[in-house]
Amino acid sequence: MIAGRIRLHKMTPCGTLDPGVPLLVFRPDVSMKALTIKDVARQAGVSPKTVSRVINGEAHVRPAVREAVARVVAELNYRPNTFARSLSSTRSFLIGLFFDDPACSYANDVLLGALERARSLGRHVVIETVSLDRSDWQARLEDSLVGLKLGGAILTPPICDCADLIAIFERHAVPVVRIAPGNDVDRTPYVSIDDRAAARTMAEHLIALGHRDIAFIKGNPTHSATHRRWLGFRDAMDAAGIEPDDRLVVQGDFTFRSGIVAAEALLHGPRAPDAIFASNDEMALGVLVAAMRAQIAVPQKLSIVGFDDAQLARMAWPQLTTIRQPNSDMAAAAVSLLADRSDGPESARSSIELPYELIVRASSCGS
Amino acid sequence: MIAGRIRLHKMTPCGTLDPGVPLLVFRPDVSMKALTIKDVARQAGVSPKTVSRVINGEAHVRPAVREAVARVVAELNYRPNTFARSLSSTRSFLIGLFFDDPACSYANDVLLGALERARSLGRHVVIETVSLDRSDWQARLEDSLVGLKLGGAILTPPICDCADLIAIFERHAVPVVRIAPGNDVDRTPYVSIDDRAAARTMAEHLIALGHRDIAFIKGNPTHSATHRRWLGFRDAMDAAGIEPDDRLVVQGDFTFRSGIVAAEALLHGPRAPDAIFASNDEMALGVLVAAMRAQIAVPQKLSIVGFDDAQLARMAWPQLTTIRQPNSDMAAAAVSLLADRSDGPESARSSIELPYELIVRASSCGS
DNA sequence: CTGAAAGCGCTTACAG
DNA sequence: CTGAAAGCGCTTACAG
Repeated sequence: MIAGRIRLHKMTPCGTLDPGVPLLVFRPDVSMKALTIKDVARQAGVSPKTVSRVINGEAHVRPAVREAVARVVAELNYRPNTFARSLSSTRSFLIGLFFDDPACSYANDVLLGALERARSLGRHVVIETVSLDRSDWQARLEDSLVGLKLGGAILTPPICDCADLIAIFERHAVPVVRIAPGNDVDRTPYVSIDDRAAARTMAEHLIALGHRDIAFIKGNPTHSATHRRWLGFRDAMDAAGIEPDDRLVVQGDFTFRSGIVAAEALLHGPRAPDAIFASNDEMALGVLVAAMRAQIAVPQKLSIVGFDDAQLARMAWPQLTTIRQPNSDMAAAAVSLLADRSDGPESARSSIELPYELIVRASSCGS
Repeated sequence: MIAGRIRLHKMTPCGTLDPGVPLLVFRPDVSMKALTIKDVARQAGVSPKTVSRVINGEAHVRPAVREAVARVVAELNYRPNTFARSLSSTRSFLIGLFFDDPACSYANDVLLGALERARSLGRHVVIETVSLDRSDWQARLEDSLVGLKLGGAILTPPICDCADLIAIFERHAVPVVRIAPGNDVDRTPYVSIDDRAAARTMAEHLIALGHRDIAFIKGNPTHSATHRRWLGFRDAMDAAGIEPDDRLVVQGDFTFRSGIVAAEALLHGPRAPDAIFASNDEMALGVLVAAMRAQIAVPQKLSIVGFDDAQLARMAWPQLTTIRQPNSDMAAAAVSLLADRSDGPESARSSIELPYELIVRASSCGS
């Protein structure tokens, strides 16, 4: 008897099994048995190897044959067995999505974009966590790389800027695409937005509203975007001829709590701002809460703006003015870059920069 | 030359490749080559089959042999090749996590819990979306089941209550565990909390604070939890002898927007509530925003409570009183149930009910 | 309790 | 441009 195949036994009414007859085990339908490359080959009148070539988009197949095979594949709705492919080749069809913190809402957006694109390209996504603050992170990473034979890896901030981490992927010959990297930009393809220009755009929005006492809350310093956003803010302030004032710049870490703490420092500080630009939405929400506690009318007495256009931004009151960063699209683009690299030989596109957008909502107004 | 192995060519300095020498292709280190079951077998002095038995926890291996093999496995840090296992057996080590909407924050919590537990049990999680409102959902589902050979599936609300969907898994002989199902509870193992008791607890909290004009915002009717929470609310009200008042009950759909709409209907309605119990946190946040717009002091003039203890609940001001539902733990438990089923023969535990918790924060107070 | 043989469904490395 | 053979690393189905 062959494993996983169908066994047909004489069915007997419930409870009256003949002693010698094996129990009827419920198995999937015959119709459910997956087709193999051989079925397609037979049907198309070619060898399995030729079917393989067509499936993998390899060259050296006559157009007529290619078409014929493709037609049979479509008719039969044949789907190659991923496990067999992965076993026999050096690479799997898995794409690793590497996070420092997979629990943040940013990670969720990235994941969804990656999943959808991966599905449409016949890839699968596996989520991996890398905790650079653990002493054994390298060993753990190598373990999972050996087992997974990843066809590609997507590195997200902040771990995308760890040179030692990238080196591990290079050693394992796993193609890498980074999202929003801050250094070694020539080392791997990447997907990004122009954080600096975006932050400048936001600051210009505040300046255009008439604000001059604009405070800035920096993000987590381990994220390179933190620095770029700060530079963009400075660009706009410098261009407007507004003097830098250290009393209006506070260090945050991208968390809600740090937004509250930073805002309280600013609101009770030596110089009261008329606008606060937080480096991300979560901190901006913290600022909003701090302002409410302090009974400061937003936006009438204080404009508050963020960065990201997280879901949160619309669930605040007033809703947050922010920069829309297309996280899902960026992740999808990263998957496409990886797929291109393995699909066509050298069809590799290089890096991609996606557009950002200033979203003006109710949390900012003229002063 | 063997596929995926190392090729060593004479290295030449950059840019001076001898014409006849093949390009040096960068390949993984020898040290990186994954160990196979044969390596372990040789080292332990047994057959590969015996190693396989030990790895899979099968019976019929002498304790001494089992230990010896286990020791070698540990020493060598051997990890079986998932693809090979999946190819040769009927089942893979993949667990499918099925969502109606993988983008919601609930899905994120569930995913994280499942991922972590899966990783510790040597499983992998694949996320799948089922859109019951698409006419081809069944075909799409079958396609992915055929390709994946899932070792198990976790069904989340609301699709966990679709009998046709469960039937498809049964036909494919894929073990299913449901999270918070509302019907056919004997059909599959499941993980749940006692939504009804939890909602009752919350309503009792409001009643204990002295509230009597308590409004209730129902959730999305396609989720069975919606009904259970409503029943729990009624239980508490009935027990307290508070008359039901249709004017204080509004239909929502679990979204932030529906919370705003419902709250506006209540606040401008025929009978003003002194407390609003929203069936989830996202709606409660909508209620909070509506109250701010209407200049109603929360919680002094109006207590607002939710359900879920989503991240949002702590980012509101005032922070939301809510019911903590351990979504990640529930997902982790579901993974364990599936793993148990395939590990030991018949070691299958049955369903699990996890505890909920009333979290009192600043959005509710005595009236 | 243990092992030798065959096979899972593909791809690789050749040969023509 | 196309195909026959061997192999990927496991598990299944036997046999002892």
